[in-house]
Amino acid sequence: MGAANGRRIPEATVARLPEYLRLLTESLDAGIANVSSEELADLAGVNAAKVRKDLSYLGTYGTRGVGYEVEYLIYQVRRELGLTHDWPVVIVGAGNLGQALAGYGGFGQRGFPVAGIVDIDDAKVDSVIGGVRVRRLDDLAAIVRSQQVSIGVVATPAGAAQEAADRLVAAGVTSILNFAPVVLTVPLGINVRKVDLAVELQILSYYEQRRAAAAGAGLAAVPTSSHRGASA
Amino acid sequence: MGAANGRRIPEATVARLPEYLRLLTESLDAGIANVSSEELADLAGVNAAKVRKDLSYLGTYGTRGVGYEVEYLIYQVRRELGLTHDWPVVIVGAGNLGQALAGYGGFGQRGFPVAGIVDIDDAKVDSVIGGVRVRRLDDLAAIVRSQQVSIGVVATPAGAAQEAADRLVAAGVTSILNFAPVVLTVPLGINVRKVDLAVELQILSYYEQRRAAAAGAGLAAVPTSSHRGASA
DNA sequence: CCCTGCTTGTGAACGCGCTCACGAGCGGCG
DNA sequence: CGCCGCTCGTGAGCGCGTTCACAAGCAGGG
Repeated sequence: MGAANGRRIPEATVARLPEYLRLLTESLDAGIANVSSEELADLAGVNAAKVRKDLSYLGTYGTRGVGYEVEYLIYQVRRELGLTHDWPVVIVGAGNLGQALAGYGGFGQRGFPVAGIVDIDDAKVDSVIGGVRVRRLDDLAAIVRSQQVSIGVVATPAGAAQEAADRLVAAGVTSILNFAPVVLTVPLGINVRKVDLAVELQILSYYEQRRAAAAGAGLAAVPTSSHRGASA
Repeated sequence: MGAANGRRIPEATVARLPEYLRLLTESLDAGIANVSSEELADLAGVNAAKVRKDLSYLGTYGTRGVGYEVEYLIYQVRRELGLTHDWPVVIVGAGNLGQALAGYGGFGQRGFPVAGIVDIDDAKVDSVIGGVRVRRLDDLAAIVRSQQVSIGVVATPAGAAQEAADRLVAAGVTSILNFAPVVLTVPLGINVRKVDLAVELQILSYYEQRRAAAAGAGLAAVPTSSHRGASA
């Protein structure tokens, strides 16, 4: 057998699995029953060997000479990612971003229903966003307990983010997705991921700046890495 | 002299520079004139040697025995990231996310004013979000040209993302920030960054799942990596 | 039943980024 | 003016992730 189940999977691979899962689901919907690592690699815009190595961490689910059975592979990826059941999430902060997240149906469809959204501002409480009623910040613990929430989303302004995280942790949440531009301090064992939209723009800005500088110096622009994705 | 200016900077470093910049700006606002690499590292939740190596790519701006002058370092980081001038961005898609991005003031404050937002749905056209009027998709090229936009944001549903990207490229945009769960195909030389909110949740789900599995097997939970950030 | 063609799974090599450790050099004090 | 302490800048070593290349092995046809 190859890499047995239960092994630790490299973080880089974990980050790619959701993408594979999405592509596999699309393929299944399109009536495709089998995919080769090369086909999947083309769809994802990566190397075929990387796809095979990534999938080999899950177990030996391919058939030599044929490829992978889409439906079975979907099941295995979902199982490995822990997506065999839903993970309700609670959102702290009903501002622009919090509202957009709550209203964005994609979360629920992908297995992350919004169990609740809370805000410190009483003026926002009781308004309904995407079918979910905004509740008081003090209700956070009750929501987490009653719906067994383990993932919290921080969508507050920067100044309120640390307290939001503290409250989430106190309520029993063990994973946090942080959208505030702040480095959160959390106890060991709590998993935090940060998404900073402005940072992404600043990274793009760097390469734009670089391109402009190169052009100004009369040099050929360095071709930036660009995905070679599916053309469908 | 150390690493000269104009050198290529590793991508991992580029991704951290915006975070340093944010922390430095906060420090300056707090009246701090000098920081050591260790102080900055603590704030950012990383290793001090990493901070020094990262900053050394910009040039030799520290003073041995003293540290870095905050104001001067801010200037240098901003210059390297191309943030000495604003980068207007255009948003395609005025749905939940597009509205939130347009309404979120943080973009403008950080040097990325919203030059325009367009949508294919005429019902949304002419509504005003965050001080910006929604315009027709066909106006995209005019917006890009008149305001010299080089960065586009794709905030459409998955099905419309590729066409949105094609139109952005055709209009002259050279960098794209993609929020749609799709791998975009773009010509060489166009820089694409992708942010998929559901993917972030799925990554958290993996570690939650793993924790649950370990606990179920009677094993001690593996402590997940957690930032040791500033407590302010 | 054997042979051919195709695709997986994986050892090996490579390259990048992170960490360590220390020499270089500045500022301040006596 | 010389010494001391502190912090930067960076070469060296290490570990992880990516890529390459190929043996293993399945399916299908003759």
